[in-house]
Formats: sequence, structure tokens, C-alpha cells
Amino acid sequence: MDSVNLKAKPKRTAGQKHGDLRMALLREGLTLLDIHGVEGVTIRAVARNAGVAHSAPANHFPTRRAMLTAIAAIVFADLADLTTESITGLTDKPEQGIQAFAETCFQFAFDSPNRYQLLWQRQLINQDEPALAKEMERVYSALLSLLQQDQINHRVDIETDAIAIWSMIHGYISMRLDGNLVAAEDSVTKLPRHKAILLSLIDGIYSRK
Amino acid sequence: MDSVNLKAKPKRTAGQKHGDLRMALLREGLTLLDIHGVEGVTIRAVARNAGVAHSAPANHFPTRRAMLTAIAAIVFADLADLTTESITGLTDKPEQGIQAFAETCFQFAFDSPNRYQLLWQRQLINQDEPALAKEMERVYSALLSLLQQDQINHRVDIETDAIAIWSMIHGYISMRLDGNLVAAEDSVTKLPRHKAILLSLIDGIYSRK
DNA sequence: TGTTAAAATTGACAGTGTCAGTATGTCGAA
DNA sequence: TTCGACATACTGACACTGTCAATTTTAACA
Repeated sequence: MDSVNLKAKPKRTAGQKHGDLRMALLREGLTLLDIHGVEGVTIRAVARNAGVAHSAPANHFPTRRAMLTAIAAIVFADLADLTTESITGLTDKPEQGIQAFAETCFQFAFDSPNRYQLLWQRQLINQDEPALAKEMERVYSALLSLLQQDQINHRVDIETDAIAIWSMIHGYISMRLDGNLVAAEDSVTKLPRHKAILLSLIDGIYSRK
Repeated sequence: MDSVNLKAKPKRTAGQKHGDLRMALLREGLTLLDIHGVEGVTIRAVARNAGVAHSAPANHFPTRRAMLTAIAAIVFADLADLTTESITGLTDKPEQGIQAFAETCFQFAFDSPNRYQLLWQRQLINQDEPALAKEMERVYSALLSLLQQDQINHRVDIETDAIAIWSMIHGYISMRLDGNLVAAEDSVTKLPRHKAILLSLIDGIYSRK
């Protein structure tokens, strides 16, 4: 299920007492993240749950920030896999593809709110870290591939439309996860609001053709 | 300048040694927030900068979360004042009004990124606190007032359009402040991207008339 | 003037990230 | 096999944090 192999690989190197501590730490970190939020993912708590000394993680992650960055990279990889898969076969139907892409993001964020929120806390993670940046780029590329159609008249450029879509998706998720707009959701009747808000934008983009 | 009175009011009550410690703490908190980000706004650092003991703030804010919530309420009040003012005289020109509202949000966020980001960290602040919720509602009301025009055919309802706009503004700001999309900004030629992304959405909303 | 209650202080505790020094276990060369 | 070399893990310590309890100070009021 997880895009990064979290199973222990028993191949040990010199001085390794634990089977594969790095993977075990990441696994415990994800569990703590899901249960207690990011503030529960402390170096010492992860070490405790993995059954090692409080300073053992230092051999694999120099700082807490580095550990959270590695966790975020796993989460981003999962999101990249899901979004990429959700748009396969829809690259020639961009309007359906955009809604599929967005639906995947919504589901992921509401199923695993703590994981999604970690992705955007640059105070806690280093978004320039190559492994993480690469996975983030994969998500963006999936969206971009939907818009690369010659017959569409992009008012400014493709990137502007991609950023507009991605901004709306991320902005809506952020506010929902923050607990805002919940009351407003009750009045929706016709269709889920997360679909409705995208309709206006898609109209604006594709009515220019 | 600040919408909440941060000047010391010399009226003291029983046992009060400091002139107006609560306001002094909030002021120092805002300064620390601007300089070091929210992680620099610790109870003890605020107390140090205000020249009082490390536990003095406890008389005014029971927890760090309460202190950060009070700071966020001030920030939200400022944003509400600015957005409300920026749309005065434009309630009958919603397309200009939306761009003015957004421009104010962008400027505020890029001028004071740490203040803007604090507003959305529900891990750190209590967004249900009445004083804060009231100011947040003022911002949303300003946007809503622009859309309350009878001649517009809202596909679903007014709130959906308001949420769409607000989601895009907030989402774009969040990603820019997180350092994403910076490279993409270099390729913009015609107009600022934060204006461009809204054009598509405004088109989509108002082309339905 | 003496009382009272809020405000501020001191001291303590558990928890945190991080560092230095030490012990341990594995691999490869002698 | 023996023996270093070295990555890994452990112990201990430090400064910092939020929060609590007990105490002292101070201003307003009867």
C-alpha cells in the first residue's frame, strides 16, 4: 500500500543492532502522526515506540526537522501515486481529469488530515530536500499533464491555470481541515461543495476556447 | 495603525504592578512573531522582553495557546479592517471588488508572512475563541458583500462562489509563503500571477449571468 | 489604617532537542 | 581465526520549554 517500502529488509551493515531502525522510526512516526498530530511526533516518542534509546534516531536523522521531512516525503509519494493513478485515461478529458485529481486530493486530506497538513508546514519540514521536492513535483506534474492540450486558449499560460486549480484545491482543503466553513457545508444540497467550487473555475478556463 | 489599542491605558486595578502587562505582552508577542516566527513566541521569551518573570503571563493567558489566540485575534482584526476598507465603494462593481479584496490579502500576507500564517495554525490557536471568530467573520463578510447582487446567476449559491474565491486566495498565498511556485513566478510577463489566477475564476462566475 | 484580592515572583517538575562520550556489534583484512 | 575499523546504539548531560504550587507584593477599598 505504502509507496515507500516500509517492510524491514534484513540486510544489515556494520554495527547495526536493530534490523532496520530507519524504516521502523518512519513507521512509528507515521503512526504517531495519525494519532496525535505532528506535535506528537517527537524524536523521543518515536524512539520509545521503536524500543530504542532516546538518542538512537540521531544516527539516521540529524534533527527532528530531518525526521519530519523524511516522513513528509513518504506522504507526498503516496499522494503522488494516488493522483497519478486517478487521472490515467483522462488526459484527453481535462475537465473530468481535473475533478478526478481534486477528488483524490480531497479524499486523501480528509482520510489522513494530519498527514496532509504536515506537507505544508515549512516551519517543520524542509521542502527543498530533494527526495521530498521530487515527490511534490510528481503531484504537480500530474495536474499539469491534464492542461497540456493545444486546443485550449490559456489566457496567460498553462502554469497560471495549473496554479489556479492547485491553489483552490489546497486552499479549500486547508480551511476545511482547520474547521472553518463547516457550518456552511450543511446548506449544500445539489452536489458536494468541493466539486461545486471547481466548476466555476473550470468554466472560466474552458469557456475561453 | 493597529486596529486593537496597543497603547497602555494607565487605569490600574488591584495588585497590578505593571502598567498594562497584557497589552505589553501582546505587543512583544507580535514583535517576536515578526522576527522569529511563531516558534519564537514562547511564554518565557515574551515575558523576558516585557521585563517580567517567566510566569507572569499566566495571570493574563492561562496557556501558550491562549496567548497565541489573542495575538491572532489582533492580526485578524487588522486584516478585517484592511479588506473592509479596500472594497468600500466597490460593492456594486464585484469584479473590481474581488480583485481589490484579493490584492489586500496578498499584500498583507507578503508584508507580514508570519502574522498571516499564524491565522491558520489551528494546532497553535483556538479558532473558536469568540473574539477571534468575530474578526474572521468580518473578513468573510466583506467578501460576501461583494457577491450579493441580484443580477448574478450563482450556479449553486452565493456561499459556494465566496468559498471558491476565498479558497483560491488562501491557497495561493499559502503555497507562495511556503516557498513553492517561486520559480514559476519568474516566467510571468503580462500581469502578476496572483491577479491572473483570479481572472479565470471571475470569468467562470460572471460569464453565467 | 488595615483588609482583601489580584498580580507578580520564585521555585520546581516533566518533557523536549541536541550534543559529547562510551559501549557494542558487524564486516573485512591480516 | 584474530583483530582493527566503523557504523550503530546507549548513557548522561545541558539548556530550554510549558505549567503548576506556594509565596510575596501591591493597589484599591472599607
